Amino acid sequence: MFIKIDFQSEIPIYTQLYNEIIKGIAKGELLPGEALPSVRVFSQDLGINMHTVNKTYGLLKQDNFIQVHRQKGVEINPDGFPPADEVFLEKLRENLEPLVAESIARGMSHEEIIKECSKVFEKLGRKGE
Amino acid sequence: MFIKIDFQSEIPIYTQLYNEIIKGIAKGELLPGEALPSVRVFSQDLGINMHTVNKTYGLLKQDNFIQVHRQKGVEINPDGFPPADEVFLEKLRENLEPLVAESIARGMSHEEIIKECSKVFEKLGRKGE
Amino acid sequence: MFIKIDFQSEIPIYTQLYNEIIKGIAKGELLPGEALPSVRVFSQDLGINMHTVNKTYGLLKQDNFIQVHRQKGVEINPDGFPPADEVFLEKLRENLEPLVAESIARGMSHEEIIKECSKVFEKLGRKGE
Amino acid sequence: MFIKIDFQSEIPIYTQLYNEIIKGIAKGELLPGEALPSVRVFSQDLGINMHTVNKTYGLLKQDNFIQVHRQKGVEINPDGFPPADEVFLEKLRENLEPLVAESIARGMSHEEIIKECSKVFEKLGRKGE
DNA sequence: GTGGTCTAGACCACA
DNA sequence: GTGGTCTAGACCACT
Repeated sequence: MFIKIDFQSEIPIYTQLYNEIIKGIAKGELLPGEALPSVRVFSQDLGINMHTVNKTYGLLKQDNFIQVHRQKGVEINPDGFPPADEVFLEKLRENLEPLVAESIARGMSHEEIIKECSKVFEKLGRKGE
Repeated sequence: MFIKIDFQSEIPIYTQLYNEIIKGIAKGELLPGEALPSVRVFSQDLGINMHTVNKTYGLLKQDNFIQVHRQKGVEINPDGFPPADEVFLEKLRENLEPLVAESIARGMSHEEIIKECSKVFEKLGRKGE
Repeated sequence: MFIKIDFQSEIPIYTQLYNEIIKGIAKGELLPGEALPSVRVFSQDLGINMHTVNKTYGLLKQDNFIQVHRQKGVEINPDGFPPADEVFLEKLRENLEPLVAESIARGMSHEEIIKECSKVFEKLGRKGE
Repeated sequence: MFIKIDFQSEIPIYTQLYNEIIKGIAKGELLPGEALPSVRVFSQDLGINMHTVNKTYGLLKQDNFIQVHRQKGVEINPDGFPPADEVFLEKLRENLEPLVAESIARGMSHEEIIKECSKVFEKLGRKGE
C-alpha cells in the first residue's frame, strides 16, 4: 500500500493520513485483521512527526476502523467496519453540498455531476490500482 | 436569501459564507447582476467582522463569481459564471475522493452513493427552498 | 479619439482617463492646441462623475499637458509638452523596476524584455490606430 | 537581503514588500529553497504589522514564487519560478503602456526609452548590489 | 513557534 | 457611503 502525503497541502497531515488509510480500506488493499505499522515506524517511513501518526490512529480507532492493542500493535478492525448510519449520511450530505453547489453554479448538469462521482467510485473500486 | 453561519463549526466563517453564496447561486436565488450587501452591512447582519466578509468577497471575486466595483459595491457577476473546466473537475474529484472512500469503507454500494449525491443535487435544485 | 474606461479595474478612473489622454498625445491623435470636451460633456460621454474628469484635468494641467481657460474650455497645451527631465526619468525607472524585476524572475532575458517594450512603443507609435 | 519600505508612498506596503522580494529573486539574492522570515519576525524587522506581511506572502504564494509550509515557515519556491506566459506578458504590456506613452509624449525616442529600460535591467542584474 | 483565523477600530481614496 | 489598507491583539490547530 502506497501512501502519499502532500506537505504543501492546506489539509492537515493527520487528515491526509486518515484519508489515505480509509482509501486503502475502500480499495480492499487493507483487509480486516491486517497489521498497520507501529507509530514509530510509520512516522519514520512517511517523514512526519510521531504525534501526527498517533492522532490519526486515535481518530481511526474512535471511528472503529482500527483496533489498537498495547504493545501488540495496530490492526485493521477484524470485526468489520462501522456502518453508514444516519449520522454518517448526514455528515456525508453536508460535505457533499458545497461541492455539488459549486458544480451547479459552474453549469454542470445532474448527469455530469453523477458521472464525476462515479469516476471517483470506480477509481477506488479497482483493487490494487 | 437566508444565510446561516455556524460559529461552532471548525470550518472558517469566510468559507461557510463562500459556500452559502455559491449555494444561493446554485439555487437560482442569487442572479447575475444582483447586488450583494456592502461588507459593513453584511458583517453586521451576520454578526461577524467586516474583514471576514471582505475575505469571502475577495475569494469570490478571484473565482469570478462576483464583481467588485470599488465605490459602488459588489454584485453577482453579470457576465455569467466560470465554467467547470478541467482544473475545477480535478479539484472536485480530489474533494470527492475521501467522501466516496469512506462511504465505500462503510459498505455503501455505487447506487447508494449516487443516490445521496442526487438527493443533495435535488435539494439545491429546488429554487427558494 | 476613443477612450476606454474599465469600471472593474483597480486603477482609479481618474488615472485611467489621465493615461488615455496621454496615450492620445503619444499617438499624435491629440495635437497641441486641440480642444478637449468640457468637464460636463466628457463625464456624460464616459458615464462617470464630473468630479472625476475634473481631477484628471487638474493633474494634466499640473503636468503641463493641457491648458484650462475659464469659460473658454480645455485645450492640449499649444506651447508643446513638458520635457523628459531627470525628475521624470527617475520616476520612470522607479515604475519600470518592479515590472522588469518580475520579468527577470520569470526567466525573461534582456532581449525579450526589450522586445516587449518595443512592441508597446510601436503600438503607440502608429498614429490613428 | 536588505528591504526598504517607504511609509509615505501611496503604494500599499504589502505591494512594496512583494516587489522587494521579487527584486531579490531577480537579483539572485533569494535562491530557490531559501527560507524567508516568519511573518512575526519579518513584520517586527520591518516595523509593520503581521497581517501586512501575511498578505504579501499570500500573494507570492498565489503566484507560485514561494511555498508556505503551515508549521515550518515560508521558503522561496524550490521547484523554480512561474514562467512568463502569455497572461503575464499581456499584463506586462498593459503596465508598460502608460509609462511608454508618457515617455513618448515627453519627446523621448525609441532608443532613449529602451536605454532607460536597459539601465533598470542592468541594475537588477548586478547581484548583491 | 508557525501560519490561519477572527475581532475591533481606524484612516484613506474614490465617486 | 464604498471598498482598500493598516494596526493591535487574541486564540487556535498543527508539528
